[in-house]
Amino acid sequence: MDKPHLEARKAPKQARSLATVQAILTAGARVLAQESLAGFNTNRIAEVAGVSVGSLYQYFPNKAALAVALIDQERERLAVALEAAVASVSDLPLLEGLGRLARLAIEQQFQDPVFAAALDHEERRLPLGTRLASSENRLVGAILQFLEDHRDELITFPDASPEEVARDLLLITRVLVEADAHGGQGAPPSLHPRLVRALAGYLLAPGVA
Amino acid sequence: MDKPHLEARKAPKQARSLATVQAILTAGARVLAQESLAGFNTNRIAEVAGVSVGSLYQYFPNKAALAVALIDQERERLAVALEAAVASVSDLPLLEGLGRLARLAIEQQFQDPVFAAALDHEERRLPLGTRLASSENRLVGAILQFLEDHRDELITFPDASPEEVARDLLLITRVLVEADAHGGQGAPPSLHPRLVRALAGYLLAPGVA
DNA sequence: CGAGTATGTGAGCAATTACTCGCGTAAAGG
DNA sequence: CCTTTACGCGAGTAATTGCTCACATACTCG
Repeated sequence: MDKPHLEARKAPKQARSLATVQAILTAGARVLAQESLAGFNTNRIAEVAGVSVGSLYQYFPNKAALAVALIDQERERLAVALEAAVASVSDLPLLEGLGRLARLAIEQQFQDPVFAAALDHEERRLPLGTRLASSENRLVGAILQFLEDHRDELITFPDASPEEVARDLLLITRVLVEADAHGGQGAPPSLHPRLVRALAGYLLAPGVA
Repeated sequence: MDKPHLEARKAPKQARSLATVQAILTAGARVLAQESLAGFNTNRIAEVAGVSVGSLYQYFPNKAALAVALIDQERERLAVALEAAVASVSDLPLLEGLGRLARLAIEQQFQDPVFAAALDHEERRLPLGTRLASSENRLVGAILQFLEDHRDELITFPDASPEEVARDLLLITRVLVEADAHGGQGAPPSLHPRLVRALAGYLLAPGVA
C-alpha cells in the first residue's frame, strides 16, 4: 500500500549540499542528453556528477524522484518560454501567432532532441498520477491564455472544453515535432508549415459541426 | 560492429514448433496486456507460454526480436482493418469517411489500451531504423489511398508530400487516442469529435497558405 | 529399426542496477 | 574547544534478467 514518495527526501541546508543537488540534476540532464535512457542509472549519474551514490540518495528517495525532478525542471523552462511567447503574440493575428509558437516548439525540441525524447519517454512510464500536474498545467494555462487572447478569431467548439483543446494542441505539437526530431539531423523545412496547418486546422476547422 | 539481428533465428519446420512459436507470441501479447512492460521479460513469457526459455531463444535471437515480431503482428492486424475501412468509405464524403476511420482507431486502441500503449512505448525504444517499415508503410499506404479516393475534396498542400501528410494523420490519431486511453475507463464522448476535428482541420485547413 | 535431425528443457551464469549502511569529514554553535 | 548536526563516501547486497549450454526427447526417412 505504500506509494513511493517522489518528493525530495531531505532539503539541503548548507550551500555545499545545494551545490551537490545541482550537480546531480545537471549530471542527470547530461547523461540523458548523451546516452539517452541507456545510461540513465543512479550509479552513472552520481559518477558524472562527481558525487557518491549515497549522496544522491540523501536528496532523492529513489530513481523515479530524480526523473520527476528533471522533468519538472524542464517543464518549468518550457512553461516560462511559452508564457513569454504567448504574451508577445497577443496582439498578432491568430495565424501569425501560431506560426511563432510553432517555431518556438520546434526550436526547443531540436535544441536537444535526445534529451527531450528521453524525458518524454520517461514521463509516460512513471507512476505520475496527478504529480507533475503543476508544470503540465502551466503549459495548458499558457495555451488557454493564447486562446483567450484570440477568442474573436475562434469559432466555438461545443464538443470539447477549452482545457481539452489546449491539451490536444500540446499533444499534436509534441508528436509532430518529436517524430521529425527522432530521425534526421535538423528540422526538415516542411515541419513548420505542417505543424501550423495541424494547429490552425484544429482551431479553425471548417465544416465540422 | 555486429548489429543485432531482429529476424527470427530459425524457421519452424514441423507443426509442433509452429505451435511453440505461436504460443510464445500469444504469451507475449498476454503479458503485455496484463502487466504492461513490467512483466515483459523472456523468463516470464516462456513460463506463460508453457515452454522453456531455451525454446524461446531457438526462434528469437533476443528479446528485441520478439518485441519486433509482436509489433509487426499487431501492425499487420491494424493495417488489414484500416485498408478494409478505407475501401468501405471510398464513396462517402470526406468528412463522413474521416468520422468512420476515427471511430475505428478509437475502437482499436480502447480494445486493449495497456497492450497498445506498451507496444507503442516499446517501438520507440527499439533500434528499428528501417525495420518495421513494411507494416508501417502499409498503414501509410492505406491513408494515401484514402486521400486519393477523396482528392477532389482536398486542397493542395505544396509544403508537404502526401506521405508526410499521411504520416502526420497517423501520428495525430495515435497521440490523441492514446492520451485519453491512458487515464480513464472508456473513451470520453469528446474524443471522437476532437479527433475528427484535428484530422479534418489538417486536411482542409483554411486560410493557411 | 536406427541414424540423423529437429525440437524442447531448465539450471545457472554473467551482467546490470537500485539502494543501504557503517563510517568518515566538514560546519555550526554554544 | 568540543559536542552536535549536516554532509559525504563507496564497497557491498539483493534482486532482476537476458541468454547459454549440455543434455533429453520427439520426429523423419532410409
